[in-house]
Amino acid sequence: MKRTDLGKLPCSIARTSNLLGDWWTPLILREAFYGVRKFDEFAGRLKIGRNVLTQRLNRLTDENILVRKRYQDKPLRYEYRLTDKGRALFDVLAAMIRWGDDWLAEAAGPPIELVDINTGKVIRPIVVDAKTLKPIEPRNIDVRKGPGFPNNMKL
Amino acid sequence: MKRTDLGKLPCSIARTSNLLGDWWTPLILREAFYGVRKFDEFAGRLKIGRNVLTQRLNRLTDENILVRKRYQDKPLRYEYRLTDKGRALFDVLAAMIRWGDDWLAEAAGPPIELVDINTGKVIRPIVVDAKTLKPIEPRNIDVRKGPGFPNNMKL
DNA sequence: TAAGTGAGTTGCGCAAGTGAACTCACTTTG
DNA sequence: CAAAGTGAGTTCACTTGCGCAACTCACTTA
Repeated sequence: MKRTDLGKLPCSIARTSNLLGDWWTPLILREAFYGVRKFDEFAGRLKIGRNVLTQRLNRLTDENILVRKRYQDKPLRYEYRLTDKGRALFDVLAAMIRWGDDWLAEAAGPPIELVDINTGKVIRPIVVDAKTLKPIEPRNIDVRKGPGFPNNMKL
Repeated sequence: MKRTDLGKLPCSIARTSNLLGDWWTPLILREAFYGVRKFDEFAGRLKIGRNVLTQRLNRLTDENILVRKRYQDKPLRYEYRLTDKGRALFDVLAAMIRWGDDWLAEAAGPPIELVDINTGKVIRPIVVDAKTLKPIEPRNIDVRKGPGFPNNMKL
């Protein structure tokens, strides 16, 4: 069915949702962060339709989230690697992990833990203000038009 | 069309994506954070199909993200308010805002700014480790099974 | 009685997702 | 050299979601 193009709205939530706002894309990105690179690896681990996977990988490549790289010549074979833009999406996945751990995990605890390779310690993501390093209380927040807001539009 | 139920996977990204992973839900939540409560307010601001809006609001209510509250008796009228569980989703939206600002905003800058009501200062979200308060570098991260991971499943 | 209001519901046409089978271009095996 | 195997898609039938507009319901207002 048709889908409204959210990418054009002057809102970063809409623009990001235009990209991530579907069932599979966050999970494809999760697999990419896990180190998965090849088409059949994605397909096998995700139990996703191959046509859907193809469509999503193409979309992520077009948006420069993943880059399609040849890793073998005979026969020609490609793999999908995260770009810097793609790697930065880890923060969104981390926020999803944190919220899911807090609100959807069963009594046993989180299903998965993030671990720092160097220190061996469990990492718990938290969203804070970059300046004060304090959690952001939505009740204390207002929104206003930023420099990139079109002059002829309403909030 | 049919959709794979991601809510059952032992992964917080999948569980959270099961809820947020569609076109409209993040935007509905955005409006809720903006203070929108009534059905027609959501509908008017979002240009969303009324059937889709109904379905999403019901889903969010079922999941205790929003609570449907009577605010008038004659005639009977309801509004949708964020719960604590719903308010906590602000962190995911904040991470989306930050990523969108960094990677999708045009040269003019972010379309929207978050502002602290009390100090009047612009807030820039960032995702850090709760203990070290340092940004999380995905290259330094590994994943392992957490306490809530089922014994009979693979990562 | 007619019009207005908020909150949905219905119906239609189109398009996306699921699951399985298929195709392509190659390599490997006997 | 034919058959089988492999990675990476493509195709297809079926099911169901979405955009859009019109409609319904329960009430109030003039």
